[in-house]
Amino acid sequence: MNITIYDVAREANVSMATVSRVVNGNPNVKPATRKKVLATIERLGYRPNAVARGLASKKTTTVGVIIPDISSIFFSELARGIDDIATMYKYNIILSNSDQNKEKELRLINTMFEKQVDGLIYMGATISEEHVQQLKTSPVPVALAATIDGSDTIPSVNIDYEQAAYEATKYLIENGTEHPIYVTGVEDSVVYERKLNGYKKALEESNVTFNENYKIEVDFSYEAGLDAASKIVEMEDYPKAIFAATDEIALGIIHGLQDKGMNVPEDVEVFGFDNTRLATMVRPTLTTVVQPMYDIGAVAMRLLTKFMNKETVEEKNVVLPHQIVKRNSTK
Amino acid sequence: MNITIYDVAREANVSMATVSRVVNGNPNVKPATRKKVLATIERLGYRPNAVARGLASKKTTTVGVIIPDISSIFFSELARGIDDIATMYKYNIILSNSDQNKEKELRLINTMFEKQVDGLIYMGATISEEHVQQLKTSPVPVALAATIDGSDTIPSVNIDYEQAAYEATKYLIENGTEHPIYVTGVEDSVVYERKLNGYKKALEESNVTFNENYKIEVDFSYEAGLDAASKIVEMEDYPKAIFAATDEIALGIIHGLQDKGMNVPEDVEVFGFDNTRLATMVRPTLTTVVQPMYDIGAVAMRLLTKFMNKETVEEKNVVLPHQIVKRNSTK
DNA sequence: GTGAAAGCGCTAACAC
DNA sequence: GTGTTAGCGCTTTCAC
Repeated sequence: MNITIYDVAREANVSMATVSRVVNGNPNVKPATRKKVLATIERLGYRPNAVARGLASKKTTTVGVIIPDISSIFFSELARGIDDIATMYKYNIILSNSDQNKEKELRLINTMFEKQVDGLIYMGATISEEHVQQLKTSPVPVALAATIDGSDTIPSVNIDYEQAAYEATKYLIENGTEHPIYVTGVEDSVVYERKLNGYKKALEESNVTFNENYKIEVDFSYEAGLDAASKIVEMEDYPKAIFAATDEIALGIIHGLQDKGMNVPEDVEVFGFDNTRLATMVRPTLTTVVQPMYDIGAVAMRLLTKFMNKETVEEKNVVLPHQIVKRNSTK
Repeated sequence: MNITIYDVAREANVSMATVSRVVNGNPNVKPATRKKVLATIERLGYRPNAVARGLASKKTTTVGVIIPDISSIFFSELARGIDDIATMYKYNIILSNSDQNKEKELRLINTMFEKQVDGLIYMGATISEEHVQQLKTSPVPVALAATIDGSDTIPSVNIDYEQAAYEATKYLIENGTEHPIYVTGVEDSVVYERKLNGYKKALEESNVTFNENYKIEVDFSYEAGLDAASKIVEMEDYPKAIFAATDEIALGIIHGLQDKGMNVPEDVEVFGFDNTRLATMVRPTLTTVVQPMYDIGAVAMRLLTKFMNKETVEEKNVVLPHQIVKRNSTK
C-alpha cells in the first residue's frame, strides 16, 4: 500500500483538507501547520497521486499530441517545441504516432479524450469531414500545428505556404530558369495545395504556361529525391532548376544529380523547403524556405494553454513568418 | 456533465457492473444484454473515463518515456520503436525531454510516478547514484534503452559498444592506418567509456601506444565534426583515418575535410557510429557501425511489458547484435 | 485557519 | 449472468 493523503493527515494531526491545501500551495494555512505538514510529507515520503487528483479536479495537466511520425526530422522538431512550452506550463504530453492513417488518427483522438487530456495538439495531412467533426465536438481545446483544415474552423499555427512556395519559385525564375521543376510527395492536404498554388502563381506571373510534366510527384523521402533526379536528367532539354517540397527530397535530388556527374548549382539549381537541420548538412548547402518548426510547435502549445485557461485570444489561426535563406545550391 | 457509466446503466436497465463488464469485454454477459448495453452506449455516446478507471484499477495503460532530446535523429528513432510496441500492447506513452540535465531527469522520474505510469523507459547518459536509487525503488518496472548504469542492476537494452568500437577501429587499422583518430563528444557515461575502451583495445592489439592527441573531444554535433576536421588537417603528419563516435560527427568531419579540399576516402577515411539515416544521406556514403535504434526502443518496450505482466524474463540486460556496414567513406 | 463529508467515474469483490 | 456495495486518493464545497 502506498502513502496517501490520509496517512499524512493522521500523522500530522490535521485533516485531509489541510494536507491538500499545503500540497497545492493554498495560502489559507497557518505557517506553523504548513511546516508541520511539510515535515511529515517528507518523513513519510508522500507522493501525490495525479490520477486521483485528476478524477477529483477534472484536470490532468496532460495534453495529447498526435503526430504523423516522431522519427521524422521535421516532426520531431515540432514535438520538441511543443514539449518545451508544455513543460513551462507544467503540462506533460501523451505522444502518439498516427502514420497519417485515418483510422488510427480517429482512434487516437478518441483515446486522448478517454485519457482526459486537458487539450490536444494535432498534426496530420488530410483533415476529413470526420476529423473536423470529431475535433470540433472535442470536450477540450484543440490546436493544429503545421496542419490546415479546409474550413479554417479549428485553431492552428502555420506559415503562409502559398506565399513561401511562390517566393521560392520566383527566385528560381529570376535566376534564369523560365519554368523550374517542382518535385513533391503526394498527399491530400491543404498544405500540398497551397504550395502547389504558390508555385503555379509564380509561373503565371511571368506568363509561363504550367507544364504538367514539370511537376514530379514522388514520396516525401530522400530516396524519392534520388529517383526524381534520375528521371529528370533523362528528360530532354529539362529545366535547370528544381524546387523540392521538402529539404529531404531536395537532398536526394542533389545527391542524385551528383551521382549522375552533374554539379549543383552550376548545372542545376536546387531549392528546398523547411530548413531542417539537413539543409546545412549537405554539400553544397541547401537554399531553402525557412519554416520554423520548433516555433510552430511552441506557439501551438502556447495557444492551447490560453484556451485551457479560458483566456480570450484574438487570432485563432496564427500565421508565423517564413523566410528564404540563400545558401550554395542555387546561384 | 459528461455521460457516465451510471447513465448507461440506468438507460439500459442494467447495473453499472454489467456495463463495466461489457465495456471491458468480460465474457460473463448474456449476448442479449450485451447487445442492449452496446446499443445504449452508442446512443448516448458514452466514452469511458480512463482516469476513473485508472484510480479504481490501479492501472493507467500508460508508460513514461524519459528521453534526452526527441529532436535528435538518434533518439527519435528509438522513441518510434518504443511507441510502436507500446501501441501494440495498448499502452500510451508520456514523453518528456530531459536534456541530460540531472535535476530535470530526477524531477521527471518523480513526475512519471505521480502520474501513475505502469512502467518507465529511461534514456540518458550519466546514471548517478541518485538515479539508480530512484530507479531501483521505483513502484513500477523500469527499462533502460541505449543506456547503461554501472551496476548493471536495472534492466536494459543495448548493443556491445566496446566490441563495436573495437571492430570499427580494427577495420581502419587493417586498412593501413596504424593509429586512427577518434573523435567523440564528451559525457560521463558508461557508453562513452566502453566505446573508448574498444578503440584502445584495437590499438593495443596491434601494439600501438595510445596517443592522447589522437583522441579529439568535442560535442556530439555536426558542427563539432566540422571543427574537428579543421583541427585535424592542421596537425602535422596526422593519421589518415578517423573514427567518429556518432554519424552526425562523422558527417561534419566528412564535410569539414571536403571543405578543406580533401577527398574522402582517398585522402582520409571516415568511419561513423549508429547508422542513422544520415549515413546514406551524404557523399560519399558513410561506413558505420549499425546500432539498431528502432529495435532497441522496441525491445526495451517489449521487455517492459513482460515485467508489467509479471512474466519471468531470463535475461534482464539484453544485448542486441550490431554490425559493420561498409559504404564509401572508407577504402 | 481548519475540518467534515460528499463526490469524481470506475473496478472488483461478493452475493444471489 | 447480474446486481450491490465498497472503495481507489484526491478536491471542493460548506460549516465553524
